Amino acid sequence: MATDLLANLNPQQQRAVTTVMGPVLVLAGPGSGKTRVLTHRIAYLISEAGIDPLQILAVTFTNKAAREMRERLVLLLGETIATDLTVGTFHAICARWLRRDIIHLGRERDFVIYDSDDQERLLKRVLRELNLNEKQHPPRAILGAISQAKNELVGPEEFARQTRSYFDEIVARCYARYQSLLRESNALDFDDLLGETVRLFREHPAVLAHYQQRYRFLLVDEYQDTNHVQYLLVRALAERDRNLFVVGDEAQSIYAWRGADIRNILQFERDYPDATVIMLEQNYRSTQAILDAAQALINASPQRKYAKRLWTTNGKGDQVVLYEALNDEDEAQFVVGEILRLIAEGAARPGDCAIMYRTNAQSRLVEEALVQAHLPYQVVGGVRFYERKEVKDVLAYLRLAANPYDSVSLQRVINWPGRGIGDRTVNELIVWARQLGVPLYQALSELAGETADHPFAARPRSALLEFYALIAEFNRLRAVMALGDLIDYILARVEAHAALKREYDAEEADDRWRNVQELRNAALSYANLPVEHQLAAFLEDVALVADVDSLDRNNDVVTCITLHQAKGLEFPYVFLLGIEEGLLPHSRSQTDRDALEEERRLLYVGMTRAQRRLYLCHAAQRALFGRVTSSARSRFLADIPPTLFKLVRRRGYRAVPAPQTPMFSNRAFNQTPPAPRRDSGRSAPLPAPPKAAFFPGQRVYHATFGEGIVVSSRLIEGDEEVTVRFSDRERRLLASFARLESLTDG
DNA sequence: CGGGCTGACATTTTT
DNA sequence: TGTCAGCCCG
Repeated sequence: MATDLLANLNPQQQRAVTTVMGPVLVLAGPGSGKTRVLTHRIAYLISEAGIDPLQILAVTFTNKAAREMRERLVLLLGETIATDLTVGTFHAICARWLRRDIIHLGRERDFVIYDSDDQERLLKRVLRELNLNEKQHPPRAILGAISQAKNELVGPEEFARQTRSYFDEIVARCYARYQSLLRESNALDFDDLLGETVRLFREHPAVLAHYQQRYRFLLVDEYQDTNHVQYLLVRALAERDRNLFVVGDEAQSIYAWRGADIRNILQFERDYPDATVIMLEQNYRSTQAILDAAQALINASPQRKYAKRLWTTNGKGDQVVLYEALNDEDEAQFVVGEILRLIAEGAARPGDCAIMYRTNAQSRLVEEALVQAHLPYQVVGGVRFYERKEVKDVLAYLRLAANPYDSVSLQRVINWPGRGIGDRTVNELIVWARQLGVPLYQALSELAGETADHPFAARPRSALLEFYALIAEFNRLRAVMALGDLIDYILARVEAHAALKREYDAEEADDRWRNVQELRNAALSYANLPVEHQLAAFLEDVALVADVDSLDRNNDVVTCITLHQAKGLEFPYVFLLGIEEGLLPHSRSQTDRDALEEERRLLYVGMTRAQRRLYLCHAAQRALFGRVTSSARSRFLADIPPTLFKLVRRRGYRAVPAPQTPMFSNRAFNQTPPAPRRDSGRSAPLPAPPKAAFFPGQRVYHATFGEGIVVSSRLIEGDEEVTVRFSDRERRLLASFARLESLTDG
């Protein structure tokens, strides 16, 4: 057996597989057989080291990775043993544990899980409640800040204590209300799944001890993409036995913008001084020509701790092609023409080719060219199945059946299909529920009682009561009806099909109804569970392990995909598009050194997807938001020696010079705010002002921004938001926070 | 209350 | 260029 498991593994891989005890850090270059190492190690632990599969926990970053790992393990170990292993994403594993133990945190185990769309809806409600404008306070930015706080395990109270800006102050208020609404809704967002688990472990050592005892061998894939909470989680679990095996590659870290903390991998040796560190440098995927170019790119990065020297026995191979296109259309034409040629020569099939780009918007021209050429293709990404509006609407009814306190779902379908409950009535309901201090569903229940003390006119009231009866009915039926029957019943009861036909033209209504039917079909696989568990199991899978739209590699079609999504994949022929300033690096990343380096790694990830031949393309002109703009080739191309390229260009190509002032400079993001200028001595800061202390035209002083003139002022949530024109620009400030001083007499 | 129109606005994405 | 939110009118 041992020979089987270790056969065809190189010495480093063997060492990674057979180092059973203690912390192990594997730095795995692209194409170095990382997944192989993970699966063979698990097999080795069980069949050679005699470890009980129940004691092994393997964490992956995506469901797809988890599924693939499990499939390979079934092949290696057989179905029976593989079933005993715990393989999953951080989120799925935490959700499972919380279902069991969240009661210790004083919460219910039948919580729902809010996805980002749910989060956004909830936050918009918060903004409205706090009388904040969505335009001025973008929900996604606020959610980003909340998510960041949660990743650092900073709760609403602590956050409020640490605010340093107007924006922070706004976030603090939103965060507090957002969190209490989550709780009221018996809901957890994705970040809470991780954060609450860490909290559970911290506050209940006995619970932690239980999981430490249960899982004595931990494996974590894509360790460079873990965030701080995930780091804490892993550290807590591994604390007792220290059998922690992590695999990652700093050079492929491309999710820092989402909270991934590259320090987790860089500091592994500090956290575990006795760690075995193994580098996997032999590449089994690409030609040496491709590796040389990729290496040159990544070696030019100033931020490298574990510099790897990738090598391969695959041979030199074709030179990397650098195509300089006249414009984006020419670029798409070239790529498609090249694919056609490769196919005609018998060198490739459509499925061997992948077209990769930085932004989804770039896929359009490529798709048009592929259609014209009659080449079959698939675009990875776009709106996923369970995120489609019609699917989420039906799901909202199911979630309400499981948990009527889910206020996001309630608000979502309170007027879908239309039943005469307009925005006005919904807002009244929200305000009233808040006055009562109860969830929306309970407010409806109060309304159904004898209370005369409510703000609703007769017609909206009866519409609300009807809706309440509907949800109460679904809630009763949940426990006695099989899932499929329940869905059918709900669809019929709310006349969903008719609603879709009313709202969309025939073709689109058909499409959407088909999606609803597909959801209905998905319920079939839960039919073998006990009736009372079917709904909960279904909702859990939908929230966490839904992956219906995933890439299908069995189709022989060209794959169009973003660079981010391409991680972990490989194709014989890879075309990278738009290697230009503004696109790669993206314009949003050009002001920040770390973001810029992440863009470099993104390109590195793309390049290392190629097995046989790599094409890098950039265009001199590109349509951007409907406007033709010229673009300069990416600065990253200058880091690859020109001798490694085979240059191809269309006649008439003229290079666009790089921008005169580099868009990135060390100084650009290091500006200090203007020093306060004062002409007279100033009095002690004023305490938080009473209502409307500021008025337009008033001269004020701020400690950081100096003197300014009040443009406008309005009251929000017991505070005053003052817009002040300072010397550089207008700023919105909160009176209680900003400590504005009045310089106007009187 | 609901349907249709106009104007601002633009990464990357998993769970 | 395309989407989404807000506004106006029936």
